[in-house]
Amino acid sequence: MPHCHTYLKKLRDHGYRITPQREMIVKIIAHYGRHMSAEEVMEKIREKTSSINIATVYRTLDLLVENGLASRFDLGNGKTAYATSEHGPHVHLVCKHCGSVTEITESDISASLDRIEDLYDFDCRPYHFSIHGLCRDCRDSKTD
Amino acid sequence: MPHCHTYLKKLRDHGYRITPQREMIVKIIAHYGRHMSAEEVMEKIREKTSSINIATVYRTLDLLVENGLASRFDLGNGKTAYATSEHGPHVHLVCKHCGSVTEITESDISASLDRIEDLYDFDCRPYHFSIHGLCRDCRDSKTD
DNA sequence: TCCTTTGATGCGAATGTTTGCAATAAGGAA
DNA sequence: TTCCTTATTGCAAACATTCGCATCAAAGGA
Repeated sequence: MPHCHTYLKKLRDHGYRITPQREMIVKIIAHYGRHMSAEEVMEKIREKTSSINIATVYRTLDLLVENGLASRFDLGNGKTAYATSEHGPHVHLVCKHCGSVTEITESDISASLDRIEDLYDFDCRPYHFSIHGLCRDCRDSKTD
Repeated sequence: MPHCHTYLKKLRDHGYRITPQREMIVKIIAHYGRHMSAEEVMEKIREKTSSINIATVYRTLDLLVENGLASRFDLGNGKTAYATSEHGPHVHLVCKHCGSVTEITESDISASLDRIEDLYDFDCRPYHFSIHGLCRDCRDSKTD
């Protein structure tokens, strides 16, 4: 399902240059399937070549996010994950206790987002954000 | 409206010790009215005394958040803000372009949160999260 | 009051991420 | 193809935040 060339074409169409580094980064996250940290992306690339720098990885991932081609979300504890946005915008439920991540489906939140867009004139699509809380298991095992 | 003593009492009731540092931090953010960064909290305290360390500020703010007495939210660009949760949980709309922050009211999102709690058995209250997007002004002035 | 326990602090180092800047190279023009 | 412009890269430093650990002090008991 990955569409590396579609992503690269979109970048080119937006006037960005296609560099070997950008190609590698796009290929890695498009094929990986799950969300990845910038560090993980760099390690995957380092398995093949050393001509990649962590700053470039961060800059490219940010570029993809800004152009709607990937989503970024906060895993808590100062860590950030990225994934291509093949399946459209989404919301992650991040458990504060065990760190588990559950993705919710669009329809569960879209009514509220429609409302926000109407009331506040704020454009929040494509959206990708995290709600931090407690999953069932951690809530049940808590004793305070 | 600040309730420093209420906050401090709650911490004590939870078994935490009340130190001069914690008292100062609670007093500052309770009186400040708006959200603040950890660095800002420390500067305010440093105006009076030097016996405060940034790690302590972070730890105390985290403690308040974990106990539902304050909320933390991501301003984008790797910065985090804190505020006492006098007015209950809330959601911030953060403009990716100009950085403006708008707080939305509970009712605009609560139906969706109810739904999430039912469907995913995930406890997301008291909630405090940010939705990043574009405010009207920045959307209008964008030319891409 | 003084003592004891153990949670909190300060420090410095580590981590994750961003930024400034000089060097490099992508893509268009000639 | 070669050249030129300027976006992109790599590097190192800066920044925001977290962590480990030795020291300190809050709170309760004697």
